[in-house]
Amino acid sequence: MPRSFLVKKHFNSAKKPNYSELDSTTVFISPYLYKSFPAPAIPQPEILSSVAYNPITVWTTSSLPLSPLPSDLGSESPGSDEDERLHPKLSEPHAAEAEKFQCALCSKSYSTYSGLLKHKQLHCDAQARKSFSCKYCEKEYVSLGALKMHIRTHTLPCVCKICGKAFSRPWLLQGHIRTHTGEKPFSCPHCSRAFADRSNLRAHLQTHSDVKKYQCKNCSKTFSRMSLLHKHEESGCCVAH
DNA sequence: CTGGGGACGGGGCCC
DNA sequence: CGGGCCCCGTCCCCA
Repeated sequence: MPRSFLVKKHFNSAKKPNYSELDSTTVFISPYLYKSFPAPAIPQPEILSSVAYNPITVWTTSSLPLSPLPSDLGSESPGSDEDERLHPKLSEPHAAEAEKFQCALCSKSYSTYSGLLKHKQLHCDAQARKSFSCKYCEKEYVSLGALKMHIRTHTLPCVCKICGKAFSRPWLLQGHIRTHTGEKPFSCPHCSRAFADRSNLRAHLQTHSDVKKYQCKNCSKTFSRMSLLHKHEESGCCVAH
């Protein structure tokens, strides 16, 4: 059962990967993994079914086409499709005769300017920006590569030969296989603990820090994880909700 | 209840 | 363009 990983609370456009941060840690991925669990198999047809795979998502079909992509960040247009649907512009000039307003892209004609505007925003303009749509869901992408990567989240081509669990990408399968082998290639430089997952090591490293990464805006208390900060805030803190 | 570990996901970047 | 890797983040579970 997929978790609500598609629920995106916010997007930090300023985030920059810091690949050097964990360089000092012991990182060793055993070739055993590759020898023992070679090429991923193709999942069963039922796994490919868009009905069987029905991820929980809060993306609405109306918001998807114009959801900001990295290249769009910061230049969000004032009126989204959703906005247009909910609050259609009413102050545009009206055409006396029918079919007066024609789309320059597809030549479709509309009797009103707002009709043409809605058509452009819902179809032609959107298509001009994003031509690659997922056949399993409503998502659209500006590049074929991005779409192909997304489709893997539906087809889940990487299957664990031990338990049959399927993953979208090989490295996810690799991490999963560690749960079977017990391999923990990510060691904490401060204690004897080791982890199978780099993210978990990162979270663990926070526990060694006096000042942790996530700070409450109200009481300045710091937490090792965002989820702990959220719990703290939800449980009251000094915030009056 | 809180803190931490385990497992896992997507998007982005680099090669 | 695709694969591999990384970061950020979430959810679940347990001590």
